[in-house]
Amino acid sequence: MNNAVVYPKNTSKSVTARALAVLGAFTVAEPSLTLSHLARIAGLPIATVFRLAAELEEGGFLDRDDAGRYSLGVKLWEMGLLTPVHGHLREIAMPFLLNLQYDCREIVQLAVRDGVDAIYVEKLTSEESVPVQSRIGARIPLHATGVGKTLLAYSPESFIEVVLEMQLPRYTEDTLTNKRALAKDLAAIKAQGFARSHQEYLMGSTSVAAPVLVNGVIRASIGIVNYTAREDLDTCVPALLHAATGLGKRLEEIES
Amino acid sequence: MNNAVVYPKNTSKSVTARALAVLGAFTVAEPSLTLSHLARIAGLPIATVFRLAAELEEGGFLDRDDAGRYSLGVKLWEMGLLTPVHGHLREIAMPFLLNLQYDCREIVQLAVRDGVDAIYVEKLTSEESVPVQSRIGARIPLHATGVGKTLLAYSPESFIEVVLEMQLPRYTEDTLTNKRALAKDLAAIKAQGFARSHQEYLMGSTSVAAPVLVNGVIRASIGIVNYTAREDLDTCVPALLHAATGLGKRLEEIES
DNA sequence: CGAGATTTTTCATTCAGTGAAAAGAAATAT
DNA sequence: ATATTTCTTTTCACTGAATGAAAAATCTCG
Repeated sequence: MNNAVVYPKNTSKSVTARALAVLGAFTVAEPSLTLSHLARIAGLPIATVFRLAAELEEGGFLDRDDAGRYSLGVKLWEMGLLTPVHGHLREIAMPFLLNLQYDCREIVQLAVRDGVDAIYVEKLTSEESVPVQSRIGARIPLHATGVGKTLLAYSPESFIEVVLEMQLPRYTEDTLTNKRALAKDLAAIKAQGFARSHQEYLMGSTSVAAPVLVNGVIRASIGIVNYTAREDLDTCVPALLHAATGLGKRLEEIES
Repeated sequence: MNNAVVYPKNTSKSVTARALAVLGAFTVAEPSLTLSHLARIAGLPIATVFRLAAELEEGGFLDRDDAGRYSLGVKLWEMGLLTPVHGHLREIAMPFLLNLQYDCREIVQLAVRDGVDAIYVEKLTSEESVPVQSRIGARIPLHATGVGKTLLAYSPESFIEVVLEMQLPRYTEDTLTNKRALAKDLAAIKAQGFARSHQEYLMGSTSVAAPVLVNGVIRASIGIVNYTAREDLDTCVPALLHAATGLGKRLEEIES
C-alpha cells in the first residue's frame, strides 16, 4: 500500500502458528490494523484471517472498534502482567526505581538481557517527551548504553566471548565496536561496580548503570540516563548502587 | 491435586480456542505450571497440550524452564505493551503520575473501566509491601473505592442505571450497596469534581480520586490511596486534580 | 450513482489436528 | 535397591475441523 515491503507468504502450516502470526502482525508503528492489512502482514488469505481474528476477538486477544479496525486486546495486556519479567521483576523493582527517581530526578531505567539484546522493562521519567529509543519493551544492543554494558560485563565469560566475536554495529563515533576496547571496558565496569556511557548509542545521552545481582548472578541492570548532558550523573551513583543492591537483596529474600 | 476444583472439560473444538485455553490457564496464583497441571486446568488431553504448548513455546508465547515447567513468555509481555491501555494510556500518563507521586508521596493509581469493573493500569508506591488487591491488572468493583466511583460517576446515565440495578456486593460496613445512597454519592462526586472513599472496599484504606476527561468523556481515573489512614489526603487534592486535568489535556492534544 | 476496495458468507475438499495408548523418565514410597 | 506412582514424550490410524477460492454483501469516495 504505502510501502513496498513484501511480507513473507506464510508457509507454516499449523493453525496455531497462523493464529500467532495474526497476533504478531501488530507493531509499535501500527498497533491498529484493518482486516486486509492484517492479512497482508500475516501473509495469510483474508478469509482465513477473518475467521482466526474472530476467534481471537472472542477470546479477548483482539479488539475490534466500530470502524472494524483490529488492535490487540486487553487480555494480552493482562497476560503480560503474569509474565515473570513483570510479576517477578518489575513489580518488585518498582519501589526501588521510584525512590531512586525521587532522589535524583533523572530518567531511571530497568533492563534485562534477552538473547543478545537488552530489553527495557521499565522507564521512569517525569518529562512528557517520549524518546522512542528507550520505550519500555524496546530492544537495545549489549555493547552500547550503560545498562547494556553492565548486563554484558556481569554475564558468564563464555557468553561475553560470543558477543565479542559478533559483528558489533556502530551507532555513534564513540560506540565501542573493537573487541579489545570493549573487553577492557567490561573489565573496568566489573572492577568499579558500575558502568558509564557517553553517547555510545545515541548522541547527547549520558548514562550510568549498576548491576542487580541475585546470589552473585546478574539478573537485571538499573540505569540513570540524561539526554541533555548538563547534569553530572556521578552524584547519583551512590543512590543508584543503593537501589541496585537493595533490589538484588530483596529478590534473594523472595526467592529463598 | 491439592484442591478439589473441577476444571470444565473444554468442549470448544477449534484449535485456536484450545491454544488460547492453554495460555489462559495461567493465573497470578499459579504463574508457572507443569504439563499435566496445565492440561488439567485447560481441560484438554495431555498429548494435545503437549503439542500446542510446544508450538506456543516456539512462538515465544510460552517459556519452559530446565525443570520443564511452563510460564508465559516474554512475547506476551511485549504484546501487552502494544495494547492501547498501555501504549496509549499508561505510557502517556506516567509522567503525570510520577510527578503526583513526587508531590504527595502517597500511593498513586491509574484505573480504567472495563465492562462493569475497574482495572488498575498502574500503581506507584515507594513502599516495598505489596497489597495484592491493588496490583496492576487487578479488577475492582465500580461502586467501591475512589477510582471506581469516579469512573462510574462520569459514565453515561444509561450505564450508571445498569450498574445501579445490579446486585452490588458488600465488602465492608461502609460499602455503598444501596441504590439511592450510591446515586446520591455519584452526583456529589460530579458536583465537586473528585471522589472520596473511606474503607468502602478494604478496611483501613482511604482514597481520593479524580476523573481524566478527554473532550468531556471519561477515559480513566487517577487515585491516591493510603492504607494507614494517618495522613489527610485532602491536602493532595489540588495536585491530584492538576495531574488528572493535565493528562486529559495531553490526551486531547495527541488525539487531535 | 457507479467503480473500486473491503468485508463477510458459503461450501466442497483434504490435510492438519487429534487423543488413546504405549513407551520412556522422574520422582516417591517401600 | 526395587517397586509404584506420577509425569513427559512419541507414535499412529482416523476423521472432522480448517481451508481458501469465489460469490455475495457492504462500504467508500470521486
